Amino acid sequence: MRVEELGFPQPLVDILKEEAEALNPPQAAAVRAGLLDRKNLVVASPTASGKTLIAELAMLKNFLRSRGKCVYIVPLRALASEKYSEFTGKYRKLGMKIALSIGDLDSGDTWLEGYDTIIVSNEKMDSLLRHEAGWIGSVSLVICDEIHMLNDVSRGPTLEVVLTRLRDMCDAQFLALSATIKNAEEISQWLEATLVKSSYRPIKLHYGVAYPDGGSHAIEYEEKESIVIDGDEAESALSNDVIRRNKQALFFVSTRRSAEAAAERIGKAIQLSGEEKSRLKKISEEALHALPHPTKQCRRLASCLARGTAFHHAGLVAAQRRIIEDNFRNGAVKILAATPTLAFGMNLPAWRVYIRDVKRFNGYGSDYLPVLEVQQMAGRAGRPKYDKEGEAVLVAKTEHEKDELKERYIRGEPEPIYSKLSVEPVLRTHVLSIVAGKAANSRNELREFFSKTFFAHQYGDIDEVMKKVEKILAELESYSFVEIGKEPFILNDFVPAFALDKDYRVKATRVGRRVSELYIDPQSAFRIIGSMKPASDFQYILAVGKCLEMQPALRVKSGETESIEKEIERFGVTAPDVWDVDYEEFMELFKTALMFNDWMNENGEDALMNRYGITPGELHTRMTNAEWLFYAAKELALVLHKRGIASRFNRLRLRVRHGVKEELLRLIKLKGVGRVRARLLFRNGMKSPADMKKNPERIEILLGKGVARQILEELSRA
DNA sequence: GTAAGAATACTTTAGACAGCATGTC
DNA sequence: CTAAAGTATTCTTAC
Repeated sequence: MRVEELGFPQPLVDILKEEAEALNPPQAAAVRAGLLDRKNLVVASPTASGKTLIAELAMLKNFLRSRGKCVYIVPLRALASEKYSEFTGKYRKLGMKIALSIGDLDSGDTWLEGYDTIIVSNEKMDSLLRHEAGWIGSVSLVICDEIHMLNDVSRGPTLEVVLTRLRDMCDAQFLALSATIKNAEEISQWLEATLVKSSYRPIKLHYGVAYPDGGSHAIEYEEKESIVIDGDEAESALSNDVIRRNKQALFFVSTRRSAEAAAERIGKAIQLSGEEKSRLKKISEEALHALPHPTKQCRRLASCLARGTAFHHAGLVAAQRRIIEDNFRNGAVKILAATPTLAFGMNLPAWRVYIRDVKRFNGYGSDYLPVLEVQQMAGRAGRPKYDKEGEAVLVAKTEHEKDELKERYIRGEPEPIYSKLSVEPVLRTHVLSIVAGKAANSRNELREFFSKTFFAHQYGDIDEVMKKVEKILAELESYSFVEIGKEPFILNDFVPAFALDKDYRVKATRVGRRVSELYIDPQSAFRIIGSMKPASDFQYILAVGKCLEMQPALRVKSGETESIEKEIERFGVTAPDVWDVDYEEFMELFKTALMFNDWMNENGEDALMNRYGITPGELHTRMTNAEWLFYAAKELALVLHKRGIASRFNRLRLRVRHGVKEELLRLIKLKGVGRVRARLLFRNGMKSPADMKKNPERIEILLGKGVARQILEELSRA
């Protein structure tokens, strides 16, 4: 099917033709199934098979047809940003207004009303629903990317609730995109959609298994001739094979430590030309200075980069990741050892993908990874603009393992998707949000709501869920987040067959509604409210650190026990009885609080890394989380008319955000002043903006001309 | 006596979503 | 509780 046949206006046809003249098979199948005629569709096809274009076609048609509104739901912020810049680049010139609404960007109020396409993360869409954004009812197209996320224990239920609510609220076309899964039919039935299934990939993917073969190694492919690679050590043989072909490879392993170690070993085993090495030297320098003070991790990364390898995992900060990603894309980095981050997030393809670890620790032993996950990794093979084919090679340690891997992952089918809605901690949040957002006003309406979920569709009955819902309602009532009517009443004339004999009104309290909007777990909110009495900063930090959103706490390593115990004594704190934690868990919570405390007393990344064994990347996520919870704590205090406590939470929030002592808070407010400059100013006698105004020359000496001018300008405006 | 290398013991374990943009001692 | 890789420490061996 050619692009011209779609019936789009010429300017749009021209834009589309820049990518392809004709639609590929799954794309054409989607169009034939009614993609452009407002039909609900579930498209299940492999990674990199052109699903995004299917979404774009629906989006464009929806826009052209009386300027309909579209929400595009994706599971990762990185993906959302990627789509946003891609779509604005292509379609803004058509007059389509595209918005990006994800956690750290906006408050999601009414300003989205004027936009045609709104790109959101799963959770942000949930949040928008909780805030009852007025424009939601007018959405005429809902696109849900990676709908197999329904299977995820922690984030699947959110997606399920979001889709259920959207289906209730708007008269929209639903388009769901999925990886190839076993029971895609079930999802399409739930959404009353047509299923379009395909195994098409524009770039051929060759599956293979590498295994030791005498003194050398062999790769046995499914559909082509095996090859033999010299070298008796697997890692270096496999890497050198890629280097010799002048290609790049991804090397998937299961832990951060393994990724770093593998990158280091491979770096020592590969040979590069002098030209390439001098190019890498610059990159290595850049990585070393990604942070104000190079940490151990920075040095390790830099030394890998100098040899043409790198590691990639969530313990890196954004700046380091960017350097690695950019230089892998441009070919400078040859082998990239990664944890599963790269399987889901960024699109960073390579000619060959090695998958070394197919098992993951689960608390007491290790399990095989789901087929779907291994296929996501494999799907990274093949670079669209450079390669005609890609290779995904599972690495076996023995010949026996080779057969096992083949059986399980190459010939095996991906697992079916199951609703995880009945998992309790997540259900708690959603019950509150459904009640607070008035998606249900009574017990019967709650039941009615849950009977429309994927869970209900899949299991047929929802008694199991409703039992938990009842328990949760009682819990929420005990927190005073909801009120349950004492008298039965009749809400409306229509009483569904499954209704209880007597119905009872369920309503969120003012605090309950705020908890739902703040997007924190009700138990966390209750805990925070309980902590709102005179206490030390450290005790507040400890209380926030106990919240679900902050878990897991830092681990107390074997050699640390004693020093932590000493600190506990020094601080003279104990766990409140209501926490119900054993001493070991308390030590972990305490250690975490201690780390926050150090950060808020101006210890740098490198110091924290040494003292607590935490990587800069992880530190950053933890600090962002803490800031969010302190904000929520402040807001809850305000709702409860506790102004003094609110202001203390607010100061803690600012301190955790900037990593400063209280005395710097007035300085940190200025644009261009961070923890370092604020401390420098303070040390030199400038303790407030007023002090600074009096002494402009001094600021210039301390911070340099450019920065000083900018700051002084801001001061004079104030 | 010592240094390289092997055997053994001990340690550790993936990822990433959400709020709001503010106010004084 | 059903594991495995990486790292630190101790032991062995060859000179």
